[in-house]
Amino acid sequence: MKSAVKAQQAEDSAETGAQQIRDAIREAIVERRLSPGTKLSESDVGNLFNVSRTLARAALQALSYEGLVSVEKNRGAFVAYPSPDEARQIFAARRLVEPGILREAAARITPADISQLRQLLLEEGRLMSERGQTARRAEIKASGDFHLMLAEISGNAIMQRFMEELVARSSLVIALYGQSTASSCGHSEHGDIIAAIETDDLDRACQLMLHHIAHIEADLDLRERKSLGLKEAFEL
Amino acid sequence: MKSAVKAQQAEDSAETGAQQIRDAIREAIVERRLSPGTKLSESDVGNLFNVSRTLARAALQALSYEGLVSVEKNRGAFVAYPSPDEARQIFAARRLVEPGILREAAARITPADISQLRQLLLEEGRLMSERGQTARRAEIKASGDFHLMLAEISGNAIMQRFMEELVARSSLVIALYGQSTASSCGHSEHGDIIAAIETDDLDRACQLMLHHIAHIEADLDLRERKSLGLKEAFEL
DNA sequence: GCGCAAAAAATTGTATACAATTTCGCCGCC
DNA sequence: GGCGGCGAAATTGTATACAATTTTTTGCGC
Repeated sequence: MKSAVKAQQAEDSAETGAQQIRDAIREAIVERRLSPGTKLSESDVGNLFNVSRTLARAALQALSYEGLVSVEKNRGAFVAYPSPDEARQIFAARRLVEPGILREAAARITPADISQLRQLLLEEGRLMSERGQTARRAEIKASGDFHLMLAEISGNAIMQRFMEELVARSSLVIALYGQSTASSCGHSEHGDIIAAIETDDLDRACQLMLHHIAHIEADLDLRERKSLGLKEAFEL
Repeated sequence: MKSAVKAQQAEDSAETGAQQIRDAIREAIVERRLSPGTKLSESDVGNLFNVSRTLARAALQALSYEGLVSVEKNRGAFVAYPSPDEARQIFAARRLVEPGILREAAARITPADISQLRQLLLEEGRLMSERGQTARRAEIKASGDFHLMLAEISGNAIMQRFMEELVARSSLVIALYGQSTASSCGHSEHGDIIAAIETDDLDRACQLMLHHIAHIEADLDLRERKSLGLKEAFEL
């Protein structure tokens, strides 16, 4: 597979301790092992990974640039807790960029790429039929990976990195506001998108992608929670 | 003006030393006071701002996340030196997102926003008629600001921040590969885009924006430099 | 003068120490 | 029982120290 960041991956073999800690925390967030709002103290992180606060701090700062962690001056770092408005913006951003990424990917896609996407779909389907929290988490990851793989195929490292951020932040939003217990990514919708790409019907593929994103968003309950709580309190 | 990051700006009044240093360095890069490839040692940066290496390091790390600085393990930090391929990707990313941002901005734009955009155009025009390096730099900044203001009007903080990164990185690319001495942003093109937005002809506005971005990119000389150098050497 | 090896200097990576700020726990009062 | 004040503990912000790595300088031989 062609990859715009293949060169960077060679570089990443020289990655620092802070980057490894960042990656581990990101994974824990995306896989819902760390909940939105969780306090991440530098000491705790440092102790957990057997490093000093220096590396913990660097890792948390890096995650704050990605929007996964919120660092508040003098108060510490927390797993980000996106507001409903922020959630809307994340999905608006996805609607804005994903069709374009899809078009770029479709222009460059190879049969091997298609195979890999299909393989990912199989894996997704397999995880859906499994029970347990671990399978749920892996399923969430696999479904996000579909979008990330398209971004990778597009060959634009900048868009790929942006997409990585959007997907990670989406998973936070879904963890917070999702109403269904599934991954919220319609498994069959991924298949339909691939099929449309294969038949070179890009308008249809983009339409399906937008529908897919809307579907994910529709599953979220983004009503203002505080207002709702008060309203319900007085109606009882 | 409505701004998606107005709340964050209140927060930024509590910004740390590292963030102020990051901002100062970013400005120096964007305004071409720091050239692509310049080494930025932690000690030098710390001495320059009268802080220890800790804050310098944090600032440089932040800038590396934005793509303006390249941090190489054990070797130090350098003002980024985008390759021709990277340059192409930056402009491809702009072509992908800017029409969408423009449409979102157009949907929300107020007469006050239009006034402000026009004011920016006036300023751009004024700077164009001035001589000197300082005016050149300010002109470059003002022309990038047009794009940033549209992103701000769009009301999506995530897209706004991404656009900030793209504009900053574009200015590095233009500094490196630009052939004309002007800002490369066609001043009259900004005006045409505003006019199209005002008449609600968004298809035309988007077309103009794409043309505008293409115009900027066309002014770049992205041929591989080394090959060209050797070729010329043997032809002499 | 050039190339190589070794030493010295500079710089980066990380831990630790100290200063500043926030949070927590306890106590007294209403 | 709740609130406020105060002191202690915890945590964050930043400088400094030490270890590791890279770069530069020096000395020597050809």
